[in-house]
Amino acid sequence: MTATATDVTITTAPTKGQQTRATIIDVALRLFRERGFEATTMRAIASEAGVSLGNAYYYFASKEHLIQGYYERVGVDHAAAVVGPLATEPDLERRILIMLEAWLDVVEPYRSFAGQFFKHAAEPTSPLSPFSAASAPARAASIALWRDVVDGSDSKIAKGIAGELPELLWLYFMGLVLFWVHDPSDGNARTRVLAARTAPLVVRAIGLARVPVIRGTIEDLIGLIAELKSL
Amino acid sequence: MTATATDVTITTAPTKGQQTRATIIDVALRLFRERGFEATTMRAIASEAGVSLGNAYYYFASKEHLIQGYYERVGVDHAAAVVGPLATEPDLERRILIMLEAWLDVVEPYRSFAGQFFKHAAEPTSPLSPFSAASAPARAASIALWRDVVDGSDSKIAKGIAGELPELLWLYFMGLVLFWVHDPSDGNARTRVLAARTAPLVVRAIGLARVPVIRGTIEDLIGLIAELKSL
DNA sequence: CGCATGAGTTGAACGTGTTCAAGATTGCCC
DNA sequence: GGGCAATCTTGAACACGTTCAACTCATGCG
Repeated sequence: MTATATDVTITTAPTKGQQTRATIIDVALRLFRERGFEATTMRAIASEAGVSLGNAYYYFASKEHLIQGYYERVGVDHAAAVVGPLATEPDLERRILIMLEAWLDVVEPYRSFAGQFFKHAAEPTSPLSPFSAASAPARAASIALWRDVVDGSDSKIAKGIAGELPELLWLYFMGLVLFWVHDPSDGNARTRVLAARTAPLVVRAIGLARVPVIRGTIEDLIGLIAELKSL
Repeated sequence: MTATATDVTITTAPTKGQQTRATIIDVALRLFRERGFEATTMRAIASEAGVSLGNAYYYFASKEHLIQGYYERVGVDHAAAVVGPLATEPDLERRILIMLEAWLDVVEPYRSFAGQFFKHAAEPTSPLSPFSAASAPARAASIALWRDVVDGSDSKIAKGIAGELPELLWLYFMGLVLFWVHDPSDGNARTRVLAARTAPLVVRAIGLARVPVIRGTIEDLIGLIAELKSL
């Protein structure tokens, strides 16, 4: 099998190892969705992937590390789902809602097992924590998305908070994720209500940042966050 | 096979079983502190407590359930540490700080392993979650403490939020706990800074609840929380 | 071709949390 | 005291995540 002129291979041809790795992660994500995270054993993954148990550990240091594949997939899908709608929407509140609802849509198929592995992400020392060094690239990508939400809107942002706003919105987003994980309602109804109702409040709070009294409080908050980071 | 794990009989003399249960939990909490949660095996706990492995499972359905003993102890110690100082302090901001700092003091010896078992508390389906039904008594006790903080202060609270304020303060407290778990600084320095700096902001926000514009936003938030609860 | 190097692969073995059928002990009523 | 049921206790066994020494295979070099 030689490469023809029409082949478009951006990267080098996948080695045997890379194929094995891809097979393992595909099987793992499928089984996680079908049976849940805890109920899926490493032996089952290896068996369905047609490799030995030890071989799975050659590619993934632990069962948790298989979740990184899920992160990457969700991050890519979320960015892709959001780029079109954001391009034509100038209203800040609706831009925020686009971000949140697109994420909920992307994440829906995995909802049943997300709660099961969330415990691993919640552990401070885990590389799966959204605040960990290992998550820095994914976190930066998400914050960049939020920066785009702010920059592409027609709202006037008070100078004092413009720099930190994307990161604050990402924190707000993390809060929504935290709520989502605990939300047992059908189709994430409660989380969607929370998003729909808090988005205008967030926009109103951003506007209030120009009122002197409140502006002082908000700048205190931002200063506090900066101080905590440096400690 | 009757589950006696949640029995709390203070009045009657301790039976043999209750003594065994107390021994197991004492040993467990000591080993958790000395070695950490993950590094402490059920076999080690049983061995040090002088019982068989199966016997430990007769009293505690799982390793996680041993953490309930930690919850109870922290809750009792916190309430005890706070009753004296609160009795003579009318200022709301200082009353809040008394609550937060007393908790950090109580919790300090267990800090090294708190991060290790936090993952279990973060799991939505876990009885160790602060929002779970199993945690309802401890949660109610903590909220009652916060109600006392409000009622015993000389601040005037806007009628619209007076009823919900203790619960909102408890949520604020949970946020601080979340931060604390991720705080690697010596002596929880960062968390203490967060407490000292946010307490006045909280008090100021409570005061702002009387200003019409803001009052509307805050009442929207409270209404949202009520709506989410009913969904 | 011979062979050395490293990537890929294997399955047995370890320690863990948890379960369970069986045995031992206790408390109580006659 | 004698029986009996509830309570308490035991240790072997199970399935799991993880480790590891040994093995196979592909690739490049002389």
